[in-house]
Amino acid sequence: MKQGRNTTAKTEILKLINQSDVALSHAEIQLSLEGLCDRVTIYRVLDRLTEEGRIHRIVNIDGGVKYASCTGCSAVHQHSHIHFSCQKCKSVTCMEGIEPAFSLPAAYQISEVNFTVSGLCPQCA
Amino acid sequence: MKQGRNTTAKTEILKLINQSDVALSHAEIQLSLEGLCDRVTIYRVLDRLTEEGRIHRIVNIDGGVKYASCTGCSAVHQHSHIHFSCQKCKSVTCMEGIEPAFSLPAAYQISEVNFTVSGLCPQCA
DNA sequence: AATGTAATTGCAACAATGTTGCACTAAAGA
DNA sequence: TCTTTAGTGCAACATTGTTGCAATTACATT
Repeated sequence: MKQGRNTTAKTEILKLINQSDVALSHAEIQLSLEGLCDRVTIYRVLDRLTEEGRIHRIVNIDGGVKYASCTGCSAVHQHSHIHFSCQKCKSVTCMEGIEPAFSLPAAYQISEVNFTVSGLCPQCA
Repeated sequence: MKQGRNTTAKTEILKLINQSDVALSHAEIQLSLEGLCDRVTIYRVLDRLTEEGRIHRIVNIDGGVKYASCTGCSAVHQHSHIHFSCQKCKSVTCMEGIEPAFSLPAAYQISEVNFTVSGLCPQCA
């Protein structure tokens, strides 16, 4: 969990993600940055931020990838909360605190989970 | 839930998926078919089979898409069961019968869920 | 403040995955 | 058998993500 260098791209991308209340896709970030840096750099910064535990990667129900800030995982870095994906406005929201209960046969070794629920968000319902 | 025409491609692809005990990707299916039909046709057949409720689409934790047969959803077509994704052998397995318990605020309208757990499967652990 | 070095970036090129339009083919009901 | 139209192949394109390499830049150290 080491901290890399603080570059303009990294700072701006992190700011965007932290200020957003929904998860952002690479494409959305690229639009917001208005050519501040290369497409490839955004991919690399997102990877780095994820590795550093500053943001987390969400695979949406449609296969699209989004990124959201890591609120409240300063201590334990866990993202077993539910992500809600709105079919209408396409927003993806972290449902902090809502963690589904489940159990698998002991033979399975769990290291990561991804729970996505899709439907209509309060705004669109 | 109408039934489209029964073509060679459709029959073969459905057979492949039904005979497999793990979920298959487009690429894997294409390999197995050995040029029986076009790449594009496979995409279209998979879409159709999914619409007809014969197979279900799984978005893996890494964003990859796989398809698995619909065992036991003849009556109610539901796929809220957990999918286990092995990080070593890359297999994706439907954990039929294991459904996580969760609850969201009433304002959210749920229409679909995708629960993926990744780690090591019994064979790789 | 100047400097060294390793992390970071831009560019170009590539790979994988998925979509669309259109002419042609073939499944299945009449 | 004929007719209709769902399904297919091909070509072309779009999106998303990756890699190699030379140029740049953050930042620890002088």
